[in-house]
Amino acid sequence: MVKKTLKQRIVDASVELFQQDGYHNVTVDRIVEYIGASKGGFYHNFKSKDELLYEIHDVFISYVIQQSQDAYDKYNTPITRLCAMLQTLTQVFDMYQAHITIFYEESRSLSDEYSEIIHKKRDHYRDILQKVIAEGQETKVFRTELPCTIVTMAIVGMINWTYKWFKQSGPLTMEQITDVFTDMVLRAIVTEQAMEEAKQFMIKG
Amino acid sequence: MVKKTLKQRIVDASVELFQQDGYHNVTVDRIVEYIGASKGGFYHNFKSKDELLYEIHDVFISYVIQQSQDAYDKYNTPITRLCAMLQTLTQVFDMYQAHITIFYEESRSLSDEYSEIIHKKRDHYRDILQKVIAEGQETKVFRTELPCTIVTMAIVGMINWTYKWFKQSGPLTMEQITDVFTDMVLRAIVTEQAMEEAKQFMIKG
DNA sequence: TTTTACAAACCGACTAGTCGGTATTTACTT
DNA sequence: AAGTAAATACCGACTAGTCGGTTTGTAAAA
Repeated sequence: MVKKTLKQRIVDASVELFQQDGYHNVTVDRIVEYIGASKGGFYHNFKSKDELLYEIHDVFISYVIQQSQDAYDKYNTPITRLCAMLQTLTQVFDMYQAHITIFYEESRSLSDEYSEIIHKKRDHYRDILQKVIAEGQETKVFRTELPCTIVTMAIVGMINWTYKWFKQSGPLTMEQITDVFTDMVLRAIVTEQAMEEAKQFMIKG
Repeated sequence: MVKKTLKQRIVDASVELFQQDGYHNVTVDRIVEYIGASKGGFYHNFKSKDELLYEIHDVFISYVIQQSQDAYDKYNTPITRLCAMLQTLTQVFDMYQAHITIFYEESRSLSDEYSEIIHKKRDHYRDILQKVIAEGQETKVFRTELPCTIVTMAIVGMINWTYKWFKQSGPLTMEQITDVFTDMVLRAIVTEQAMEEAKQFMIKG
């Protein structure tokens, strides 16, 4: 049993509260009251409320980037890499739904200094996926009629949007949803000649 | 040249300012100063800042619902209806990007009374699309292996997410993006036997 | 004369951040 | 091991500023 630091307790509580009520509706007073701490303790650990918001953003996006990169490195064909990334991303979105809600709804609340860092990391995440699509197009595994930037954003949108509607208590698990997404994406972008390889990742019908 | 009412000028200015800086970072003082009006004028036209936010939400979502319903009524097959709805929706998202940004990022700021109304309308919008998918599955035009709720949300996510990244000044127009989306969606969900009908809406390659 | 449409000064509740102080842990000396 | 000084972690009352909303005033329209 490791003793949780005050800092970690503040972050955990804030993630929960921010998700529920939004950054601007959660006061520092409420955060510290929620965990039975004080304002002094808060400002001992954070320069400002802004810095706390940044920390939450950074923990999440850094994790996503690392997971994406791992999925990329672990495989060596566009199709397997894409499937692994879809799998990984939806998994992360399942686990970190609260972080994601904050990430996408409160990023505007970040002050400029922090905003720039986060934006760069967000682009980095997208670039990893886009690279996979582009490489697949080069080897004629993915259809070249589709602009790879649009395909990338279509996939990102499809996945990211889950944070708005996915409920862990809902009728389908995230794994089942991932299978559907994977099927749809592969069918949409894989070329005729490569479809055979993709079949194993698709839903049997 | 119609004289714009103060109310309309307030709405227009607020849409612009809210999109840029977010609801909570835009004060009533700033809005009225932006258009050279006064707080008295503001509160003569709106009960509260909340009501203004609601008005912006409602104008937009009501328009989306009407457009979706029109697209549904205008055609009579699942494929043509789906294509028309994709077309319509992306068009709306092109024109109303500022409204959408507010719609999706500030809906939490709505007070409960307004929030409920907006939520119902949002569900209504989704139901129209889901109905098209379900009907297509019943007539074996769309693949029944895919749960229609997930397909619906995948499409909604793909389209909605455009508000985060689409730039009118970017390399592709919204029409071109729509063509790509339509192609991807049709390829993903149309059955073998119905693919022939869908071909005309897809990108030639 | 009454109502409408706005203007401008004003108010009070709320909140991020401060500051002086106290408890607790660490680091060093003997 | 004991003592102690310094650094670290934390507390909570207070403040300065902000912002939604109100009140009072006024000029034109009806």
